[in-house]
Amino acid sequence: MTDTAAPAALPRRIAHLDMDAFYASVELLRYPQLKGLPVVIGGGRRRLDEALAERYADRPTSEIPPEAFPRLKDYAGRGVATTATYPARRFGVGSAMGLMKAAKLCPEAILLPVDFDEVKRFSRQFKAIITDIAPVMQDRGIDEVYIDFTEVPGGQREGGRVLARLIQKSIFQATGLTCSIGVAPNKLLAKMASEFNKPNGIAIVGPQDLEGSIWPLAVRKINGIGPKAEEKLHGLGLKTIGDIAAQPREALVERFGKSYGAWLHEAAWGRDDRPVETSSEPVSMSRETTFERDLHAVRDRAELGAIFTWLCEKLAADLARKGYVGRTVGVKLRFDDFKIVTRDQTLPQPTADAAVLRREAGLCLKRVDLSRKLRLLGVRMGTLSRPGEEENTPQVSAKPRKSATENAANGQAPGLFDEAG
DNA sequence: TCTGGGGTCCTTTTCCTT
DNA sequence: TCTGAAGGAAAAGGACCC
Repeated sequence: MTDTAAPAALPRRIAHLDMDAFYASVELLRYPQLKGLPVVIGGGRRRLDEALAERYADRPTSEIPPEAFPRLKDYAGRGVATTATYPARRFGVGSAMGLMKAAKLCPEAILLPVDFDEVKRFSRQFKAIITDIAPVMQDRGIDEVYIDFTEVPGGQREGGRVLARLIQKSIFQATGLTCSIGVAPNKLLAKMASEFNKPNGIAIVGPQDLEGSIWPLAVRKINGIGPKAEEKLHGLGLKTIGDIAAQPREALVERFGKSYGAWLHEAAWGRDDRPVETSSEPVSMSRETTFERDLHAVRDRAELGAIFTWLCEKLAADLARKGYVGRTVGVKLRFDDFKIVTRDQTLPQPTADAAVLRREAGLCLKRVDLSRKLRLLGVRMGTLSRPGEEENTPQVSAKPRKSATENAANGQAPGLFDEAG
């Protein structure tokens, strides 16, 4: 994709907006009395402890005394922290940290469950405010968007700062939430820029800032360099983005492959011409769950069967609610050693039916060696289309490559995982 | 101290057909 | 009938992101 032929030679102004500590901030709107205290968000989706809600049903949530809230030290389970407030971060608690570990670091921290519906409500609200002002917006998850400022009235003033300020102010007035915005010639740089002045900050980055502001940053700051690539880069002595930029493209291609190597080179030089995509169709939908304890396919058969059916029903309901059918059914398993295995199978006809899903996913499952205990089970549907509108992949003779029964060479009893009966 | 859930995209492997 | 190459699609795995 290249630039749409813009009539004028307006410089491209792309913004990246990131809500500040989104999940925690949403919770603090409801429980302002917790401001300044260490709070960790995570550990399941249920609403706040029923006991607590019941005990204080007679007063507004903002008047529940902080002492009454559940503490991290009392939590037993396998969750991770979605996010932590700054007071909690001072104890070393961070997002994606196991709650058991977090409890060791800060046992007295308040633990709040994620109220996902509430967070989604705020997500829709702030995005609606943005598109009212600047219609070319790309969803980047629950708390992030890209916005194309280029053609928006005022979008060029002060390099985009004026418009960024307007958006920040509008969101804050409507929701009480703050965000950080980076404006740059492309998405790659805008994303990095939005981190420069967190929280509630604005940063404008231009081509002239590459050497001074971007190259000194750690390689990991590039969106697309994760832990694996970072490790490999470090192994080559490349610590900063500037270190990568100093490498000849061919050297990177040789080490990282044609595609990723070339991309690394472009990214380090701040080059990125991806457009801001205002719409997208989902590719797959899935449901998965981690068990409270590891389960064995034979010894915990009934329990697993019930969970499996539940996942299929949830997924079928998700598909129906969003108006999709799919042709590729898949399962995902995580064993107690954390190894992940997936199996999938493409059907001749798309479906969103829970029973069909359950049956086909069951066949996928039979192709897996289930001697180890399981930690997680998931069900997925891919190759999505709208019912009635066939997806446009060529309809080759949709013959299964190998029937599941042929493949069920693990000596599994048929009906393994089936619910009792 | 063990490590969630929901996605996307890419690469490699496997299978099938010609 | 067997063998091998080539190419495409599906399956599997993995990295990455929020």
